[in-house]
Amino acid sequence: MSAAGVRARVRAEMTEEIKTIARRHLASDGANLSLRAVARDLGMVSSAIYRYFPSRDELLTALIIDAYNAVGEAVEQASASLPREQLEKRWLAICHAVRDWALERPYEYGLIYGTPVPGYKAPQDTLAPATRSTFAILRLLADGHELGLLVQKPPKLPAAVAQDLKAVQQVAPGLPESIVALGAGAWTLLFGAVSFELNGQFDNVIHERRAFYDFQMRQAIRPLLR
Amino acid sequence: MSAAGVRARVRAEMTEEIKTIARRHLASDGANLSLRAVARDLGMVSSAIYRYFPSRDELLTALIIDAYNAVGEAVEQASASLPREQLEKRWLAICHAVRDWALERPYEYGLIYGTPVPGYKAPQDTLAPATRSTFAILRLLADGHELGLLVQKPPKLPAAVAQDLKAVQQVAPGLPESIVALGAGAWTLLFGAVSFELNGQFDNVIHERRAFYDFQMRQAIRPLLR
DNA sequence: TGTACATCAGTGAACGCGCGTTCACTGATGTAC
DNA sequence: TGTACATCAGTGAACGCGCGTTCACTGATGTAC
Repeated sequence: MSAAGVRARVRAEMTEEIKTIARRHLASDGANLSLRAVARDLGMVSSAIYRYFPSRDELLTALIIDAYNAVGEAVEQASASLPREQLEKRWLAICHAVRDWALERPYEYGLIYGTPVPGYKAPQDTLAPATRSTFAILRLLADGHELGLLVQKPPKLPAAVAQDLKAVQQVAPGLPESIVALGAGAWTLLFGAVSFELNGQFDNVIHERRAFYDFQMRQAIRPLLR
Repeated sequence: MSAAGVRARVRAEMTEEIKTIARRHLASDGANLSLRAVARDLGMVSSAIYRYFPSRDELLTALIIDAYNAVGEAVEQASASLPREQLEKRWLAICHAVRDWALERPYEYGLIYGTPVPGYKAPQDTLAPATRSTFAILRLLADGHELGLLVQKPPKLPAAVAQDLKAVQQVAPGLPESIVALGAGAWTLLFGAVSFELNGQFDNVIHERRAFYDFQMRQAIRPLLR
């Protein structure tokens, strides 16, 4: 490897290390991520971070993108780990992939699915990674539709709702709007349940959280299946 | 009114005013509420706030309690505004009460249903107000059960889930655990959908948000009704 | 009704802290000839 | 292969800022006699 190549690799490693430490700090400070604290943990002076990220917001953006990609990949793998026609199992695998990922890194989850960071405006680069997990669910539905596994008489949609959901067909061609609408409900329930659990809404009430979640997710997909 | 009474009233008004300004600040700063900024807006010196709240955390606690009570009251009123036996309408009234309230004060909603404030530990006093809206929904289900309006064959629950939900019967005596479980799903979907909307998850996709929400909430209650 | 005293809201200065970002710099590493 | 120069990671000091909280104080308002 050329000398320049080494330099580039060291630089990439350092960038990763900064992000790793920053992720660790999210846990205690929430989104009030402090550059100086990160630098301290790295044994560097705070201004050194600026060799790698032009500002605190850019570091946050990098963490957000990584988080979306990580959860997106977990979902994609879960969905692909089972035979295409086993819709319910694939759905449950996706659900648990999200939950497991979120429980391991609750603050990274909060960064992307929690209350928006005050004053932080997500730049364009976050948009594509943000859609990965959602697209994986849409693909699941598209598979189900193609294989004739979905509900035959989905509820009629109000015109306004149908109109909005038509745009989704660009992503999943041929998928009826009413299926997309039901899917959106399941999708909302998935993330709503994970957020509730992380935010402590189940404290002192639900103890068997995995079983509870599993049950809710089974119910969530039911209206979609034949 | 006695002189002391006047002093007490003035004090109460001042306390309210501090909270009002603080609420306004939540909108721009999120949970990083700054006492000094609040004092500035009040035209006071920052230390004066300490006449009314012993610390920043206590002020936050007061705001949280108020928020829980406000949304709880909105839900209770919505539920009581319709004949007892009109379950679906009452449910939808509750759903829209929460959403309307949240849209008007997104940051107060975030304070109670969003990512927990880092470093802030909710004291005991918040627990009771936090349950109000949930109890209102449980009461709705209890009404439905009593009037025989609910689904006759609810799904069987895994034992672990049933065990946890038994505790809920102390609040709603006689309500089967399986109904509570389904209700929890509807409840999760309700807040999940509101949170998604507020957090910008529907941006650029769903435009007719009220109609979309209304549709989702109709679907959410369906598995519970006869 | 008048006076002495107690209560209490609000002031202003200070403490000690942490923050993001800039900037001139040092010194090691890589590049061109 | 050796030398002059360019690149670039990291330093250390500084700027200007905001924060929560404490404390001794002033002065107005209320209470007791």
